[in-house]
Amino acid sequence: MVEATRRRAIEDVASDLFRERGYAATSVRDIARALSIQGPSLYAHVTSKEDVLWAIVDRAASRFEAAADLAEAKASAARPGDPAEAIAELVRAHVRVVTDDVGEASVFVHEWRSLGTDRRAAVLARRDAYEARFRRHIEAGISTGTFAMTDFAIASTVILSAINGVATWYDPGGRLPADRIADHLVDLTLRTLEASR
Amino acid sequence: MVEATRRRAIEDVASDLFRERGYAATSVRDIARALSIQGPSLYAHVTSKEDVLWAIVDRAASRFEAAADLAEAKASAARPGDPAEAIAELVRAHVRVVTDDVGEASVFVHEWRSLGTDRRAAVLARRDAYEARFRRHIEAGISTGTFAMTDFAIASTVILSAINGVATWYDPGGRLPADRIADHLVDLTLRTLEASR
DNA sequence: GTGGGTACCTAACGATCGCTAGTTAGGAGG
DNA sequence: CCTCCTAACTAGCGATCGTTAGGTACCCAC
Repeated sequence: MVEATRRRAIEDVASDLFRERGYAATSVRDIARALSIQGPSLYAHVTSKEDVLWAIVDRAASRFEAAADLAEAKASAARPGDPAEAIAELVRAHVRVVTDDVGEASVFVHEWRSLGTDRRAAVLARRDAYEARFRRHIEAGISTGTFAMTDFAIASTVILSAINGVATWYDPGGRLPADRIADHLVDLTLRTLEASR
Repeated sequence: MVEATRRRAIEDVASDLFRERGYAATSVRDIARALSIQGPSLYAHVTSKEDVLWAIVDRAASRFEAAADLAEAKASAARPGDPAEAIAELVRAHVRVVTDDVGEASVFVHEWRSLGTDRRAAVLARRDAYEARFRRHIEAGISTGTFAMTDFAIASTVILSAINGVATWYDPGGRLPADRIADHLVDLTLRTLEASR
C-alpha cells in the first residue's frame, strides 16, 4: 500500500483497526504500532483520534454519495422512470463502493456512533439522505405496480440491512470477484421487490 | 423492570448500554450509574466486566438455539420435508427472540467480538451452528427445486444479514407489533428464495 | 439478640488512555 | 551554509480505566 501522504497512510491502517476491534477498543498507540512508530508521533499528522475517524467516515460518505449520483444518472439515461433499473444501479454502485475499500465502508456503516454529537448528527443526516434514494425508487416502483410488497417501510429497511451487510462479510480474497457479488445482490434485491419476474 | 436478582438487573442495564455505545465505550461506572450505585459496588455481584458481557451473550445464544429447536420441530410436524415451512418458522422464531429482548439480541449480534479469545471462539461456533440451520434448509430447498437462486452462499448470507439486521432497527415502541414484523420478514425471505409464488 | 447474608459505601491501586511539550535527524532549496 | 519542512523521538501530564480492600447498614432466621 503506497499512500500519497502520511496522513492517508494513518487513516488506512486506522480503518482496518477500527473495523476489526471498533473505535473505542483501538488506542492511538495501536494505530501507531501498526505503522511502526510511537504513539505521540501520530500527532504530527492528525489533531485528534476522533479527527481520524471523522476523515474516514466523511470520505466514505462522499464516495457513497458520488457513486449514487452516477448510478441514478446512468439509470435515468438508460431506462428513465424505471424503478427496477434505478434500484439495480444503486445496489451495484453501493457494492462497488464497499468492495473498493471494505475497511473504510465498514467504519462508515458501524463506527459513526463513536463520533461527537455534531459530527454524528451530520453523518446520520447524510446516511438518511443516502438511504432515502433507495426508498424513493422503491416507493415509485410500488405506485407504478412494478414492485409489490405488503409493507413499504419494512421492505426498504430489510433491503438496506442486506446491502449494508456486505461491508460486514465481504472478503477481498473470497471466492467471487466484486462485480459478480454485485450481480447477485442486484438479483436478490429485485427478487425481494418485484411483483413478477 | 422488576428483576428476580440484582445480578440480572445489572445485566439488563448493561445490555442497553452495550447496545447504545458498545462494550468498550461503556465503563463499569456507567453501568453502576444507571443503577444509581457506585462503580465498585458492582463487584459484589459480578466478577468482571467481561463476565457481564458473557452472561448476556450466552443467554441470548441459548434463547436463539432453543427457539430454533422449537421452530424446526414445529415445521417438521406441520409440513415435514418442506424447506419453505422450515425457513418460515426459523425466521419467525428469530424475530421473536429479537423482539422479546432487543438489547440482549443486539449485544449477541454485535458485541461478541469484545469477548476474550476462548469465549469469542465458543460463541462464534454456536453462531455458525445457528446460521447453518438456515443454510441447511435453503440448500434443501434448492435441491428439491422449491427455491431457486443463482448463488447459494450469497443468498444465505444476504438473508442472514437481513434477519440479523432486525436487532439493529427494531423499536419496541414502533408502528408494527412484533408478530406483524415477523410476518413481513417471513414474506420477504421467501420472496427472495422461492422459484415461483 | 445475635449471626449470616445481601447490598452498598469510600479509598485507592496499577495500568492505560488521549494528548502536549520539547527535541532531534535528515533531506531539499535558496 | 543556512533555513525550512517532514517525520520521528522521549518524557510526562491529567484523566479514566477495571478492579481490590476494608468497612457499614439493614434484614431475617434462629
